[in-house]
Amino acid sequence: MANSQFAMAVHVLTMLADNCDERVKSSYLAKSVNTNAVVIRRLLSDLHEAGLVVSRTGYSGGTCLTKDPEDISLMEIYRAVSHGEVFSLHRQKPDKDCPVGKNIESVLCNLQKEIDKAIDERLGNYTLRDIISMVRRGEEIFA
Amino acid sequence: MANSQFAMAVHVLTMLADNCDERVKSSYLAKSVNTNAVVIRRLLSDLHEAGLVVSRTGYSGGTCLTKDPEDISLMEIYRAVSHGEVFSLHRQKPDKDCPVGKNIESVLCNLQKEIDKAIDERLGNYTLRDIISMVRRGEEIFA
DNA sequence: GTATATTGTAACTATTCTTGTTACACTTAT
DNA sequence: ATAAGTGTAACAAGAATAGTTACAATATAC
Repeated sequence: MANSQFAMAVHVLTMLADNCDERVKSSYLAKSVNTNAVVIRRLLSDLHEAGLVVSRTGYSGGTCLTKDPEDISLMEIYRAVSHGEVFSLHRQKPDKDCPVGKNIESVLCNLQKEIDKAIDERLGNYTLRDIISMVRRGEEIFA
Repeated sequence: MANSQFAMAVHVLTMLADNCDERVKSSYLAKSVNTNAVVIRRLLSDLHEAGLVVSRTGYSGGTCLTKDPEDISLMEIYRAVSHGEVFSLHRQKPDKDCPVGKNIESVLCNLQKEIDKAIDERLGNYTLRDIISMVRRGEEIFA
């Protein structure tokens, strides 16, 4: 199943940025993302580990950002929620008796790192503030 | 489950490049990749659609490359086997009554395209010939 | 201090994607 | 005719993601 955590994370963080002055409830976020509140809380748990949000339990609890939207890059968000890489290495180990099989994994592993770096660089060009601008611009266009 | 088709494709194409003068059998490739021959034939089917290989059925059948390894870029290989993108969009459509939910998808979609472009560019820097060199270099080092 | 609203998290189910396997029609050389 | 291949369909197995239910812990309101 395709992993949509990054998409949900950007969505959620944009919502939080739009409500910087209050604590936002998971049920409210869940409604906008169109999923279950527990799914949102799990996501917020990862974002909290990455230091991007802070939550409070209890009556009038909820979540807010820990820093300004212009100080949160998409790379941070991506790293906070992405476990896997762009492509996976072999599921079964290749045959070590084959000259290619013996070395292909380390070559692919280096390639993986190189691509991850390219993604990081590209995502590092944007902040949450940029996303907010784009979302707002979209609103004007389609309103 | 993580998608390892790109890894297998690079592996298989490297093997074919290493045996340019003969038709290689799927069972031989399967042994090196450590999987079932049908899995390999399915993969070869995608690579054939992309114009990278050609196969022959029957007695002494098998597969070979359609062009020189230096003319096959990793980007072509990636495109031949990767259906999905780096990250997925929302599984369920966001709430259109929410200003963020209404526009976030198109913003993320553009971002997706931008990242895909970054990956293409980076993979475009390498050809199958480079992979062969790296695999051979690895052999010398670890032999 | 009791009731209420909220998070945090565990446990289980459902869904979807990838891989592995079996089976068999079709093709080509000997 | 036989043997050795590919191509592909159909199904089973395995693994990852998301959805759901349940409930303990916590914080406010009254």
